[in-house]
Amino acid sequence: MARSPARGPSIIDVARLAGVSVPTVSRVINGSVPVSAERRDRVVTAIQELGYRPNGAARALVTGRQSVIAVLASNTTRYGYATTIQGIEEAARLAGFIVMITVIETDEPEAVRATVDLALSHPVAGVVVLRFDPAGAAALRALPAGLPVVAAAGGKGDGVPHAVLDDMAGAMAATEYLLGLGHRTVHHLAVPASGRRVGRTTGWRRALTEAGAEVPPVLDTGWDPERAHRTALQIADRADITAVLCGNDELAVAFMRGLHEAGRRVPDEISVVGFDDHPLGRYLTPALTTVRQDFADLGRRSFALLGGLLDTGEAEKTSSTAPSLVIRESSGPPPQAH
Amino acid sequence: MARSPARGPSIIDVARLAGVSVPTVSRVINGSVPVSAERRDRVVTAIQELGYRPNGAARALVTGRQSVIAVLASNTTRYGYATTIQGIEEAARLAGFIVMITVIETDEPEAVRATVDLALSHPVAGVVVLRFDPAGAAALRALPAGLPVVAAAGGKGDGVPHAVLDDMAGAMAATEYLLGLGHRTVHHLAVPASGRRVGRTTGWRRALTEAGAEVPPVLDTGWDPERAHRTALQIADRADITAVLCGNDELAVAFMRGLHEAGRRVPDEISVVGFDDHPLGRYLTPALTTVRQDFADLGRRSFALLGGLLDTGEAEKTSSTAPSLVIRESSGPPPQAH
DNA sequence: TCCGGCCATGAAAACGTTATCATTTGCTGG
DNA sequence: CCAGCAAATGATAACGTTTTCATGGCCGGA
Repeated sequence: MARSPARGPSIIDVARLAGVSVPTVSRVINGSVPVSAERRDRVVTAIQELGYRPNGAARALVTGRQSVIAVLASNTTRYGYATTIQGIEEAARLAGFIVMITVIETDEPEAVRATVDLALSHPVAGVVVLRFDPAGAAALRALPAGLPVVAAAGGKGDGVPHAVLDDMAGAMAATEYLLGLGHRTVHHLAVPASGRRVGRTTGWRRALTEAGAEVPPVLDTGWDPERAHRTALQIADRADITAVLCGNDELAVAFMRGLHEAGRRVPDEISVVGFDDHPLGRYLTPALTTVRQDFADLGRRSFALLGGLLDTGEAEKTSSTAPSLVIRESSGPPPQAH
Repeated sequence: MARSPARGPSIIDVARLAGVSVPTVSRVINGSVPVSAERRDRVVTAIQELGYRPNGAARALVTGRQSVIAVLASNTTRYGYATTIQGIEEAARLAGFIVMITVIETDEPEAVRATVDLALSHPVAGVVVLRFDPAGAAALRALPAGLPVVAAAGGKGDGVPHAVLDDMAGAMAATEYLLGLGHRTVHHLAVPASGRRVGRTTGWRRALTEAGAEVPPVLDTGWDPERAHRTALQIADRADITAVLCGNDELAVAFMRGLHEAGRRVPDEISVVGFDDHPLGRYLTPALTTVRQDFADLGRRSFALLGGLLDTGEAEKTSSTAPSLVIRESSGPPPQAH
């Protein structure tokens, strides 16, 4: 983990070439204090001639200011994750910060700690952790106290400021919508729990309970679309399953494919609703009914929370936007609706 | 872009608390030189008690070693991009490096330069540029000389080591496959050019030429699936179009949807082939025939190139893996095949 | 018993920058 | 014409590490 010490030109070289003192070069670079036009020109010329670039380490050392923030996530390719990260990066860049990404591959405490240590071996102003899953929760626990930390999609139990996505409300809306269509109950294909509860699963359960509908066991839990596909094949012959709420759109797509292979038609025989509003969902056939979540906004809000923490030492505890149901073609009334 | 100067404990505090000299603390931390067990214990205790964490800036300053690499990309959410980045991150992390992500939102030179400058205002060991598109090419041009740089998916013209994906070969294979099925020619929905040529488009054209088939004009060029969708609606009534090679899978999905809305059946009336092997492609109906590309491997190879550059000062100029055609359901013989 | 050499340790220098403070210069106002 | 002040500049001191380099103690061999 090293770079050979082929150091580039330093501010001293620039000062010498321009025939000025070192602090003057610094002042030209930072524009903090006025410098006579003549000297400034000489300095600028020298900088360009030497291809000089200030050493960020030295600068950070003396100012004590950090301008990189670490993002901890268990995955960077899944739609929700990638979009949240893009939102964080965008907000951070606009504020003059740089984003460092570290993937937490597992929730095994020792491995998590090692990875977190690697990430924190670099000077960071603060940390944003994507708390969508157990690995995110583990990362949160492994972070040392005293570091500014916020969670994207966290909960009150984490003890850090968190920006949330009210996926419980989204799941309730989707479930209520399906019940309203005439389905006796709604089944659920879950996404792994990030703590003791998953908002989506909780919302689904609550909507069923409030409507007095039966709460069937969760069909399966996992991130892998292939499992959703297999699950669909397994439950295809169960006529009592007429509506399924999937933990995310990727799972919904694979689930629908399994149903298709088993000869079950969507939405005529069974309704499928996804979660997240994956950009491809609207182009599927049937187009996917889903719960839209604004992950990019979640990312931006997470960073805003961290920014507040850095500036004022405190941050509003939470901030939230409501997901919205997007009704497309994969959902409809149950087959034997009278 | 600041962090309030609430500095934490320094190595001096640790040394004082442990009753040893500063270098001894350093030696305990780095394990470079043996330290007596008794002192080591005292130091370790003091570190834990104070919650001491070495200042990376000071460390980087004195050693001159950098362990962060910058990744420049125009997007972090598109499948190919996100997966490549994940590959880079994985390889970097295993080698003890951290990756910093900066999004280059445009290919407008001035904006690119400003963003690159922001990224390089932090000490980096090297840079990996995702050169999938014009913005990537612009970033490559904006980078100062003398910095270790490699391109993922670059070309010889960039003047830097590059790991490639032989998408030209992939496009040729796909085109030849469609011609072999009996299609008189193959149409093409392109992805934006990253330089003067796009491998995919070039391969498509070459395969047609070599087979003596007519080379029709490119249907459209862009990243936006919605445009692909509209294009499909526009060309739906053209019976001469029986096979379309799309620049990526996202475009292929939207294109197929447009065909579906226009009443054209895939693959019976028209064949559609994508590019990249998006994980959802196999679950679509019809399942998408596509050209598989290993982006994660591309990312890992890119980092390996950079690692070589950092270690030895030189890197092999290129490295490549061949894409493979994955035949699924969205392609077949043309309708009026005799 | 004495001496050469090794081992653990500490003192001090160095890394490249910004911040603080003192100095010089030039100008204004009485 | 001089006191006084502001503006521009430079000298010097941090910042928190690691890396020499020097020192002192201890051990083994003669």
